[in-house]
Amino acid sequence: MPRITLPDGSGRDFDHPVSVVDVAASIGPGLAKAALAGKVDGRLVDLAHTMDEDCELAIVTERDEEGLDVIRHSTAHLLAQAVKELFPAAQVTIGPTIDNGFYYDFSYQRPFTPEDLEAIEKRMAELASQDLPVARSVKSRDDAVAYFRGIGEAYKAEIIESIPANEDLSLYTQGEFTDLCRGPHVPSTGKLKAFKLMKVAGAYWRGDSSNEMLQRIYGTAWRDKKELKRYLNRLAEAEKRDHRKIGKALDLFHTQEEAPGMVFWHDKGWRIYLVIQQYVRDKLRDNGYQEVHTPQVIDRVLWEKSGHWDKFGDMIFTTHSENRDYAIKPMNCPAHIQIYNHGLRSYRDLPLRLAEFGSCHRNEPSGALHGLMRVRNFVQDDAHIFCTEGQILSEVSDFIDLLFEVYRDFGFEEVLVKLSTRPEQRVGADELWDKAEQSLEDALNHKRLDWELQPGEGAFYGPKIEFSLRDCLDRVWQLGTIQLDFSMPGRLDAEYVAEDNTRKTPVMLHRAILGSLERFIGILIEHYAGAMPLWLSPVQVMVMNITDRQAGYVEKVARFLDERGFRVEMDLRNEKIGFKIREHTLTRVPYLVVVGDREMENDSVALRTRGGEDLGTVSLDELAERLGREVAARSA
RNA sequence: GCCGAUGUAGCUCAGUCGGUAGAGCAACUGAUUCGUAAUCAGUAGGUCGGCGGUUCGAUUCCGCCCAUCGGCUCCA
Repeated sequence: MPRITLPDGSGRDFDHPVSVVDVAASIGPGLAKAALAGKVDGRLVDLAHTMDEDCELAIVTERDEEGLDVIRHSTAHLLAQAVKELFPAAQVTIGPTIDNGFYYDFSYQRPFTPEDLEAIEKRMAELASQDLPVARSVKSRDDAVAYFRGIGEAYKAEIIESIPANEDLSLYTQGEFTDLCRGPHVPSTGKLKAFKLMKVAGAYWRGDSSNEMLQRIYGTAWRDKKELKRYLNRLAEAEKRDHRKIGKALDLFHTQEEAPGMVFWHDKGWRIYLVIQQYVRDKLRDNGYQEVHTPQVIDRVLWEKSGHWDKFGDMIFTTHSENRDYAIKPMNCPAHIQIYNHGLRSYRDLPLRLAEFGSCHRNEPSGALHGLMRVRNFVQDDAHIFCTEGQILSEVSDFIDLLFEVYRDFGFEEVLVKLSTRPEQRVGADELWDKAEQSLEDALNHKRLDWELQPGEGAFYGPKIEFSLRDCLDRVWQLGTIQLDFSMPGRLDAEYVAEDNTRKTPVMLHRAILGSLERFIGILIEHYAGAMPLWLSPVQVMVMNITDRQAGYVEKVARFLDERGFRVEMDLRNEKIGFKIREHTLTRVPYLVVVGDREMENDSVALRTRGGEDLGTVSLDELAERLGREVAARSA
């Protein structure tokens, strides 16, 4: 007879098999009502699950993260049920939970329209209010295949067929609708109280672009209406931070039809760009890198040798002249090897670190382009380190230190680290891959970092560590990377004279901290909602007069700041001071300096921040000192 | 590249069930010289994304193309 141990360590004995909901009821009627699922010995189960042996049980309610996940999963089923009722010809496929919600993929003769979504959502609400019980049943695999074939669900049948024949499968039924699912699910549809369908999109069956395209409906689901509203507000807030919107409003850059995926940087955006570039340039020099610069257009033969032509040929822009084919360079590494090869290298020269703000072009698929985040022309803070195998650990470790230092300077503390290992399509012997992957893993562990493994996600020439940040839209952007490459130096004939006077092939580390500067600036814009920290602001100070009388003094103040290296502008327009303050507040100028007769008389300024804070009257020296301190601290 | 949506003045957007378009802000001109988030008045501004078709007539309907947006695939 089962003894059920609860999370607080207390035990309850039963003289008969009990269900999860029975146990919940034995604890209290409130808990029985709130219960969504159970967790038996760590495994999520339905409320109706019966236990006939001793076990540990936790009652899962909506307060638990798992409870929310169950709600979302069940809402996906509710969506499928509504779709099948309204569009009986639609076939169901899969409907997993995702961050903040769920989606469900359908096969249907035509795309769903926004009007369809409204109707579906309305039907979902009706089904939820009917509080239909959700019942679990079990079938053998073959019976399940036959069942789904019988009701015309070819995709479901195909999914089940890929499951081993000896396994039993669980089915969930609510009303007329039955779906294959591992579960668990909420006991009845009435538990689903706060959801909204967000958008329709195409998605390939089984994620393969050679397969049929399905109709994917995205939805969000929460514990209650209040949470849902909070989420929708967050989305609206995030939309305001969109770097494309802010880039336009603050006159930072633009894009246009004639150059898809390429950026026209305006004065103010380019100032940010240059500040960042100079910052990185100084960092690299301090850390033993040489800065180099290599051609944009290089004979395709070099790319064939490096292996890029084979793998990425269709994404490389080309041009030709006098019967020769050239590639517009899609990356810098083969060019850096040419510099490495120019002269005989000794082991004493290693590690050799070559850095370049190399402008690269890649013909990304049109559908992938996205503002500054995904472009066809970008500049990386790229560098290649040529070293011996023995130097890998220290080089990778030093790089990780540098990377974290840089991210902190830009105001990012949370960094996600991933190790990506050998992909299917690759160059180089497996022994090299073994060694390369081990080296990177050793370095990560040496730095005591939490990291995640991404099998098969490495570059074609070597494994890589990726460093990512999470932005305000909850998207994860990969920025930094360090990639170990035992192959390309050999392919492009790089070598050095070792201590024993033999010729050896160096190891190459590809590395970038910010990745694409374009994308990084896009991330910064969203992270700061356009209000860049002082050290990055294109205009740091705006000096404005109250009336024409102070025009000369404004020029004096501006010159004073300009001579001290601050980016300062003047607003001498014949406008009211409130109007000027409004405009420059909206364009996120960090410091607004107002001068009237009072300030002019005693060589001071009235200081105000873009946040609306009045810092009172300060002298010019105090102002310069304050700005200087803030720039040096790189504070946000 | 694939699926869907969108493309109107510098910007944000309205509009035309087929009869060559309108607002606010910005710009320009004039007045106003003002103390911390919008002073007032006037003027000017558009091959309605591109090309083709239907039509007496197309920004509007149809087709193709381009770009953008949301996803999918991809991302050295």
